[in-house]
Amino acid sequence: MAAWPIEISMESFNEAWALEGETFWRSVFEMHKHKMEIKSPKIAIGNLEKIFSATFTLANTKGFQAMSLRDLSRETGISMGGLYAYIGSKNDLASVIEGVLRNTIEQIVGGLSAHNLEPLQCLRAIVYGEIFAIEKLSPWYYFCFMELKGLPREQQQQTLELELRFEGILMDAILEGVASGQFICDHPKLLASQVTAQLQQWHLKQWKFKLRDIGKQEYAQFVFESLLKCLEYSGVGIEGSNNTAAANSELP
Amino acid sequence: MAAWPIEISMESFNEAWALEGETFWRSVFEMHKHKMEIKSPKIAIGNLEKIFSATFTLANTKGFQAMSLRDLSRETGISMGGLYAYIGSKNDLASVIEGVLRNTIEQIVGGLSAHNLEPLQCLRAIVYGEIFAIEKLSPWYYFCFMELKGLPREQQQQTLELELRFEGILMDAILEGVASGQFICDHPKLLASQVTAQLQQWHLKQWKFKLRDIGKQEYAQFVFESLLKCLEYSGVGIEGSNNTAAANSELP
DNA sequence: GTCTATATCTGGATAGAC
DNA sequence: GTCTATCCAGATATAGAC
Repeated sequence: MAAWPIEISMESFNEAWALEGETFWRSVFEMHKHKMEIKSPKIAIGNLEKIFSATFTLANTKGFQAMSLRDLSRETGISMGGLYAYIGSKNDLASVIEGVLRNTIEQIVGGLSAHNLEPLQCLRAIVYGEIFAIEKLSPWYYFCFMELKGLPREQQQQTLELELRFEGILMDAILEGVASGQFICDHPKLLASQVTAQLQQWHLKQWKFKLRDIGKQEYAQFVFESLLKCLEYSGVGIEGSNNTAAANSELP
Repeated sequence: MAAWPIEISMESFNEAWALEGETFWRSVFEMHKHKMEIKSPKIAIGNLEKIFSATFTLANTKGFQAMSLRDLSRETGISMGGLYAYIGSKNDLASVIEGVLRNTIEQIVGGLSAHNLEPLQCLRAIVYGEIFAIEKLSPWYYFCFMELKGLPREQQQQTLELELRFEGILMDAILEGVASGQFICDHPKLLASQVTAQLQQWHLKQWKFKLRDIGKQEYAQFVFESLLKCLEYSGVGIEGSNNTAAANSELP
């Protein structure tokens, strides 16, 4: 995984961060190989993907606690005993999943601050970037949201802190825009949490968006434009020429 | 439970719907007394409250599946055997909770349509009313949101349908306002789902709002004003004299 | 590395005394 | 109506063969 691309669009994001395929699963393997008995990457990576994917299928439909390791064994085609070569325990499996996701998010979010983008571009990058990341890692996000209660206190805490940090970045961009006169906003904290809520919907309410045939592109655009309306952004500001349409122009 | 008050404010809402105290728990008892062995209301109501409340405490911190009936027995002070005089089975308990909540919401939501309010007043009623209801029934909402996966398919379906119906009401009010020229809105469906998301946050993210010391009044107002901004509502429309400030004036 | 077989335990549910 | 004692299915986890 590298860093945020300079030109931010879903395509360039796709190239910059490997959130699927061989590359991604290899990095997952690297992240917690110290916890498993299997040392050969060649064998481990394939089985890891099987185990994680099956866990998502099962846990995201019936719940992690309700899912038994027998279910998981059946779904993956790996025997009960075999599973324990990859995971320390059932609870450990959930912990690892949370760890990998948080680690990944932290890299992405951390990379954002480095860029020192203009407020408007920064907000756009966050919204589109997060929708993109959630889209790719949807089962991971959903799993962690729903199973957070079952994880160790420390991980619960860290998840909350990450969410606060994320909103902090949003808030800073908003405040900077307010300071420079581009935006008007009475409740930056609440507006930031509104955006977080909308982004989280993208994995929490997949059923709804599928039912209504709403794509990620359309949704991200809505969230961003809705945010601009709440910021009473009219397209005039320090950059003068920018307006909503222009801000989206380079996206498909 | 009666109906929506004519003058809609949190206080009048409070009087119109009994969502707490003796009256509320009596109605809960009425709703599923046919499923329990205990016939005397006098004894049953108190124990029901104990059982439900304890379930929320336990399930909302460790998860319903992770909570054992032995935990519940300890927390309520009722023996294992005793519990089974009140609930048919562990799963039944979750089902009953969902049933009671949905029933209650349906009464409240159903009462809304009856009023034939002006779009602006209708939206305001929905936002403030829902925040109020969620505030009072917070553990119920949270429980049903998090444990939905574990419930019978039929109940899952009905929950989704209720959410769609709720958003339908929001959408209709928005569209009516657009038709009459008060509002401008390109994506009524998405805007309605934005409002739903914000309302659900009120129980999903209690930790955040407590941490930031944000009260329900302040939050409801933010959601409503944010909605108006997205509707590009300027206070001029069929009623002429209305503006945002006026629309909120009668609330504390 | 992977499997089968098994030890051990937890938790839902019930029977029957009081 | 409520409790104690008990049954038993099903779950996690491990030992040891291949």
